[in-house]
Amino acid sequence: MTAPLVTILDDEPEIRRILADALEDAGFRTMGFSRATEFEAMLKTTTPDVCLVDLGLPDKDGLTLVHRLALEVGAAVIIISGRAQVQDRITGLELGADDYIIKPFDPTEVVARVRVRLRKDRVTPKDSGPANTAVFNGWTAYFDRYVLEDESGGETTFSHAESEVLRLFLESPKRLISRAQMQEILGGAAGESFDRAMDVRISRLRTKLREDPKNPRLIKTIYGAGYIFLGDVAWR
Amino acid sequence: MTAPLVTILDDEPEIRRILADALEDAGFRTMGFSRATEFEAMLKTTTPDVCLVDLGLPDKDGLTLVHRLALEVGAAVIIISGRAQVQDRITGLELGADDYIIKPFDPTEVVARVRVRLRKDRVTPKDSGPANTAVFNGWTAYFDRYVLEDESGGETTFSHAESEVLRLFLESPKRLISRAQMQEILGGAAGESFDRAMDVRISRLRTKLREDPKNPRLIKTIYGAGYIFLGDVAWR
DNA sequence: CTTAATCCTTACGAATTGTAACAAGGCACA
DNA sequence: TGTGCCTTGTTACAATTCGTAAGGATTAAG
Repeated sequence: MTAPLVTILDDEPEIRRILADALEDAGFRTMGFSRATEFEAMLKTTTPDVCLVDLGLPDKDGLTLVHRLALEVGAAVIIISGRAQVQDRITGLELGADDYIIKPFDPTEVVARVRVRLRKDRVTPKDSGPANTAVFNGWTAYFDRYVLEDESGGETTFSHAESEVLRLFLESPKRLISRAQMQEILGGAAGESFDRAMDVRISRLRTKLREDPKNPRLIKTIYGAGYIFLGDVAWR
Repeated sequence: MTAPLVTILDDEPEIRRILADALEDAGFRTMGFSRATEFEAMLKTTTPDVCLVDLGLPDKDGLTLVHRLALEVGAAVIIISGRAQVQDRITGLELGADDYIIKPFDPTEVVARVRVRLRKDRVTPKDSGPANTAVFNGWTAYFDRYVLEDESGGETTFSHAESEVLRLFLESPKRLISRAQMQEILGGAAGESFDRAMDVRISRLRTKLREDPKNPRLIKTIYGAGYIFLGDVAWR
């Protein structure tokens, strides 16, 4: 994999040099530009990973450029500016910048902030294996241990059959799941009085989640349609 | 969908207050903590979206906590610290923080930077679909939960059939809805004594809305034409 | 005022779903 | 191998949802 590309857009050559040196020492590829037009020409053929943008450009309004970058190009944008007013920073950030660094800056810090932007983009894909723990509404489900923990730390175990249903729910919360979908995913052809097993699984799961039968809050039945799992789920 | 949750971990109550005020004005939910241990207890049951962390804590090393947060919990971390040395900032960022703000800070800028973190993270999830909650004349209808709440917070559930009718009304209030339209949208060919089902649905809905049969205020019958739903609706 | 059309409401029943109880199978352990 | 515990499906019956039918109430027309 090639090194990430960082572009530097600033009209002062001295600043470009300082930044380029620091970034290249850190292992990045860099490209420098003194004018917005040159920079935009490059965008047609290349996609940078992080863009450092100075706002005080001679030929174009920097903020419009930032807006375009954030919206159309997928790149992370870091503004480096001499304008230190709070209001400048806020509008910069609101227009799509991911960070705002004030001149004079320390090159090492810029490098660190560039790294952060690259890191965040890479975190999203689930690199660290499949998530096995889900947290929702005070409960924690550890699928690798078949353990369900309530908010005060009390533990119960759940069976494999129960885990299948629970996982299905936790993987698509707040969406209707039809009976057919369940049968399909959880195995077993739909039909006969065979699908009553589904009901029983859900019933048992509800008891473990201490649902009020009259007023279930997490697993809701939609008569004639299926089930909905409400609850704010976060996988870990 | 609920507002994003921002946690504030700082031992100075004054700072917690300032941040909480600014963030809540901006529409976020907040939770404040003065000690790392309390904070970690919360993590077992809840998953915040953004965590503001002060490094100078009495009971625990802040940096280790930041590391844990970034790695294990998926939350974005913003360090707010009085230590302004470049080296401090760099290690903070390298350990997993997404931003580093130096005290004294401007609350508005903090809010802006929190927003940036949410923007970047929230691109992926496919959570909040179409608007699912409607407020009207003291009532709140949560369509994702099939719950109807009165002005004093009392809850009733409504069935799927009822939700179809209610949604139809709420989507075009103060306009005449003919029976034919209803049949069409709610399924079922018009004809026979089949359309009496419609009446019953509406009747049951009226009871749930505590309409006075002699003097209905929300669902009005236009003899020979259809129904009109009066009421000021706001969707969320 | 009378009459017919339209609408509301209650009661009942079919379809769907919930859950307790029982039974079959699996696994650990003596 | 036998015993006991746990898991899981099945069955039976209770509860819920929702359409239909029936009778009463309301409305519009003459």
